[in-house]
Amino acid sequence: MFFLFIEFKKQVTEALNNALKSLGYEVDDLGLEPSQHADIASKVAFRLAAQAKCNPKELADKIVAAIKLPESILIGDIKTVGPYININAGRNYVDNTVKAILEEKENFGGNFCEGKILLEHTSANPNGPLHVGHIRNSIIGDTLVRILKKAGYEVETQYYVNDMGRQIAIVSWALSLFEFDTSKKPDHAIADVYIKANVILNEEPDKVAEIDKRMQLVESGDEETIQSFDKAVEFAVTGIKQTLLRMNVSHDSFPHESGFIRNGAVSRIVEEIKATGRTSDDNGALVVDLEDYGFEKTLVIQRSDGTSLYTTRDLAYHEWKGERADRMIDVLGADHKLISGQLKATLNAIGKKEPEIVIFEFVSLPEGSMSTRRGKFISADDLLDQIEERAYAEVDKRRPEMEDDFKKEVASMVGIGAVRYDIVKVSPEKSTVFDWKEALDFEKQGAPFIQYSHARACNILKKAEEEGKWNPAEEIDPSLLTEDTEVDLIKKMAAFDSIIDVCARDLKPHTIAIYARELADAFNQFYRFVPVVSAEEDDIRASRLALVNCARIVLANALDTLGIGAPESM
RNA sequence: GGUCCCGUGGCUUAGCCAGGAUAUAGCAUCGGGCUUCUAACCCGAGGGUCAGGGGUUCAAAUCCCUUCGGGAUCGCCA
Repeated sequence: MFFLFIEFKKQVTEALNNALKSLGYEVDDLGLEPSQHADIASKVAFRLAAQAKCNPKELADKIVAAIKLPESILIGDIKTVGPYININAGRNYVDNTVKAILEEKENFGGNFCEGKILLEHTSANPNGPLHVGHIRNSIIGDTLVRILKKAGYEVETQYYVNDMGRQIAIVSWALSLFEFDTSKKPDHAIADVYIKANVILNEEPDKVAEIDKRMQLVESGDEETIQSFDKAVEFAVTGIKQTLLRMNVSHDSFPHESGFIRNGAVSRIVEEIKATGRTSDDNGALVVDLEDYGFEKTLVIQRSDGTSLYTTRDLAYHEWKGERADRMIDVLGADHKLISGQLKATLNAIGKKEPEIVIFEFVSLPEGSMSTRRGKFISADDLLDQIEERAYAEVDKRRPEMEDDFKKEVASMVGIGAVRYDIVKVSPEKSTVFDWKEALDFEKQGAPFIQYSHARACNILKKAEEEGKWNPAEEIDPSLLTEDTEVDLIKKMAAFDSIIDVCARDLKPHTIAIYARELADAFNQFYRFVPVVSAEEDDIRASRLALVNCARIVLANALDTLGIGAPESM
């Protein structure tokens, strides 16, 4: 196993630390970071200037003079520019990268972590189809899953199905009032009746008692009510799963909230919380005092009518998850900030493992926030239909001679890739406003750009193979790859491991999106300036073909990590 | 009113947690490039008081305080 950039950085750290030690200095932070001026740069001279009682520039020179490089190392040259110490990777690094990619193929750049992670994402209420806000959760979550798996973790994904909340009670009630349109996709048909029911509840508030009654019945185990809830949930979840699958998102399991009531886990955890002495009675409701965790207000864990709340069931769910994995990660919308903090505090108070929470900010519409209840939303299906239609027209325009199946397949990859990329490339803490024009515009450097680069690499290899110029099994000499664009491309590919590492550590999936674009950019530069198939000398052509193959592998890896299809032709 | 997140060229956006070298890309605009491995591409140009103000520091887009603007949230919804 090779970890190119990570290993390079390790060697730089060692060399610098040894030099500093020999000069009698000690520092805990070398200020190392990738830089536009070098493969890695150190700002350590700034940090030590005061201690060393000399100016940073002189100190940098002194440090570099004291560096002793062992042989067969990845470091090429070390130079100072003013107070900066710039370190470039050497030929070994470049050559080893090419060899490592050819050897490891789709496993390149991963498997340096271990342990089991249980990651929960999407978990939208089954009262309608996923909308363009929900899929931000799905795409961030699924990309994180792919990153963590790539990093080496065993990851189990769950969609937590709310099958007993107030919304579901309303859906089950709605199904008894209105006809269910079986000609529609089931999640959309559920939304139809749910919206109608909400109109009635708004106009006739006394009907709310019927909803309350259903909730009490379902919690007390009334078979008929349970079945009506299950039916409603089943319809919605079936449709939601189809949408997720269409976006290359899948879950390992769909645990239901009701399971934690029925197996007694909710009552057990309520007793555990009571045992901490933090609970009290507040007008008949059971509340928990979390003031010492920084929460001014108490947390309600049981209604005055004795029924449980989302929070209570969620506590039981997390207790169960905690027993099955080393780490838990929840991807949640910004509306869950407060409640997830309270959840963590409560789990901590009863000595249970806490989840790591990834929060993303809301997607709204130009006219305001989305609401399934009010029918104000743009469904993911609608977005995907429209973007695939656009993508089809685009493929048809560019490749009119191809079969319809080809056009459909490419349109699907390009359309879904564009949606996933546009969503994942923005950091989760930015709130966004959905814009049709922008969402359907893939004439920009997004997923299609990266996919196109991959298809280009495939095409070069195909052409060379057809002309009998390429033999993948042939030994090649990476040291012949000396053009600037070749070295840049190789160094960019070498960074893949550290990008996965950083993404997995920070749980920030947008970093890999940006990396993939830069990688495609580096490949396009190489493509533009360096001939491959038409290279004159056999050994150079062979090395370049191997490089194209490397680029194909790493581009496909990066796209796969983003959950985006990698077409061989488009 | 309290708390949290965001505010970077006309638009979208990276960098902010771990402060340092001319602030990153894309879209749009303008100019150039297909008889050459797919031009869903490449090259070049213009465009920025990093929301405003104060502070810390040798050094602030980055840290602290404050104002403004946008979003979220403030118990028996989820």
